[in-house]
Amino acid sequence: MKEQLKALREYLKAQNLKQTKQREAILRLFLELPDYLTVDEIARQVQARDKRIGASTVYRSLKLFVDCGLAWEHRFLSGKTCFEKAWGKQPHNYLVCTRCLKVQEFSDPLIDAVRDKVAKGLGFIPKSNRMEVYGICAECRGPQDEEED
Amino acid sequence: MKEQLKALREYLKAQNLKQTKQREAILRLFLELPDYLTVDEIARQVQARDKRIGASTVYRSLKLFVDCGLAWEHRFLSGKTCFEKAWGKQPHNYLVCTRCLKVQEFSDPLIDAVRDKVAKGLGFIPKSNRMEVYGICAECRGPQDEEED
DNA sequence: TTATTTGCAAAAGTTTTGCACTGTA
DNA sequence: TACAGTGCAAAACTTTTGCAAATAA
Repeated sequence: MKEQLKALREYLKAQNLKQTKQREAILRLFLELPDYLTVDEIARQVQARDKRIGASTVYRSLKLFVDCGLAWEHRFLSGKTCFEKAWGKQPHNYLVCTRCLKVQEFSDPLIDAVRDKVAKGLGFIPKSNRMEVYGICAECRGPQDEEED
Repeated sequence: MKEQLKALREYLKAQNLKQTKQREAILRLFLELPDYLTVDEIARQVQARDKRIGASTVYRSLKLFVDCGLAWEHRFLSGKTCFEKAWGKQPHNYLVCTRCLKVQEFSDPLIDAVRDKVAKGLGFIPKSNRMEVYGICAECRGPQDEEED
């Protein structure tokens, strides 16, 4: 069994919540889908497999996945909430292409160093951090002008 | 005259848009208000000064200010869109307290270095970037446990 | 059995838009 | 005068919620 499914079951048990086939079906599909889909896109996919699962259950389940650390919630350019699989990942750093809206992740150890330095200086206790860089991705930019700025 | 007002007028002229007293009144008030207010908070303040200005004009004007570089739009924890004065500022780095929801800005030259390094490595042309650090601010944390983590 | 979950539809909340009127250039 | 902007209310959207029925423990 997938460890994410196991994690969900453990979380449900610990919180005295119930293990249901909807929650598990939504999780299983969520793990297969690309990241950064919006709730309605995810709901559409869920309902393509099982018409009887309501959209509100998808909303409720995704929020549950966030609570148990299986998903992260984002709001990039579109204004709609979208989700990312979170299992076993720490960095939340994104390059967002303002032309095609594609999101690309990156990580760099310096980021955490900056966070800790700044937080310490201001007496702030950091719990999580994210960085977003907006610009034009390599694909949209095209191969011909790779050296321009 | 404030240079921001001048910038607005230039932008309007360049775009063949019209200079109206509503736009200028909203801008003038926006510049006096604290950052990170939501549209409805800004609209309430505007209407406290002039009941005849409609909320949709406030929405439309704030969007206009974003277009001409006088404001930035954010969506932090609340799900509501809020605005920050942008004139003459470059860094967009925030410490967001998850307890009191206060936002504190910071800047650090290393951030831009990270951005440039990562972007270069991926053929991405960065236009802007932002970093958000979530955690507990010094005030919420209280003076007694300043050394704990 | 009993409390949680679900699905539906209605409600809530934010933001956008249609339209007649107003005001700027 | 011509056309962009405004104010209002309605519409559009996303997300949440109330409730009766279904289901897990």
